[in-house]
Amino acid sequence: MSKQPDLTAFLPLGKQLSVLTKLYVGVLTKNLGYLEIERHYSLLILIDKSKDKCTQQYLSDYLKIDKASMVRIIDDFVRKNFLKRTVNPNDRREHWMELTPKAKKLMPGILKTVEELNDTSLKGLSKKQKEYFFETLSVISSNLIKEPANRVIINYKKANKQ
Amino acid sequence: MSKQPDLTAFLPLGKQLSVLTKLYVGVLTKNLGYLEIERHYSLLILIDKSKDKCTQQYLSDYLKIDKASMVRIIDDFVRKNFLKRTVNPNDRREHWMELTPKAKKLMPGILKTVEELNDTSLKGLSKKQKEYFFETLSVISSNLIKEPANRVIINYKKANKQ
DNA sequence: TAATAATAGTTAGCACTATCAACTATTGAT
DNA sequence: ATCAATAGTTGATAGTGCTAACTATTATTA
Repeated sequence: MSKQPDLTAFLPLGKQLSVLTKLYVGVLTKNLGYLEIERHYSLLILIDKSKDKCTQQYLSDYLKIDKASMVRIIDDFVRKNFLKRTVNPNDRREHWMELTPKAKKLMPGILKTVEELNDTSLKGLSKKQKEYFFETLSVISSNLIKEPANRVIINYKKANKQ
Repeated sequence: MSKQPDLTAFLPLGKQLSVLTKLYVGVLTKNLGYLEIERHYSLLILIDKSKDKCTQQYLSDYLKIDKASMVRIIDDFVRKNFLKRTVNPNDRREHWMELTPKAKKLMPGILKTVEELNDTSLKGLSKKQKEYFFETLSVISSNLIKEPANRVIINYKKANKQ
């Protein structure tokens, strides 16, 4: 098959983004392969970096994960001793999430790996270009949020073999 | 929950990209909701825009979809009368994909919708910023390809309800 | 030429996921 | 006091992409 002309202009932007995501996730899970968990690192990071206590609802909204899935993810993290649930005494419907000492000890490594991989991803770009890039992501997001849409199921998972 | 500081710097870039992808796919499937197919539009576009005949292997490589999945996707498209398989007479292992007249008739609409949504996504950005953006995507891709990685399963699906 | 390897495509089976819908518990509103 | 809203939980399920083993065909090489 001979070389193709650039089809970027014709293909859905979402396709490009999904291929990139796949690439990134592949590298990240490799770099954090020593952990017992192989996904949802952003959940830990969000909890770690939040000023206030995080409820499950808040985490669901922020990370765009539906609340039923969130329950199961957190169950898993609690079972593996990364998270602890506490009932908010002022509103007993809410559960606060907290990192366990075990997770806290691992966070610097996780944050470092993520930061480094973000840097690696953007290597070779000028400061201006990096700024533009994040700005652009945010613009795309606000552009798309205005449009009518279907809900979408999305699922990234480390493959078992190879 | 009070407003959070910007966590962009700490979260994995892949998380941002996946949220954006989800948004985009949601809008695209909505806009193309009149079709019998609700995914893999890029497959049709790639076949349509290719100079040469596309084999399944080529399509798998280009779109980063494994060949077993590709068989099923194409089976579905053939059943719905969007694609036709032909055996390459010079190498009977290869199957060529071709759009059916029905699909050909639909392509202008699909291409237009994709182009418009790409434009909508980037609305408000300067020409320079758009250029930078695609350049950046490509840089990220080549940066990440060099890194050791796990294989990743990815899965986008239009949700049934709402 | 015969044997072996490599390539394209196919199929069965399966593990796994995120979702949906229905549910409990708690709090807010009227 | 009643009804509605919110946070979280659970069981069941549809549907996905993968793995591994397979056929058919072509290329290699001895």
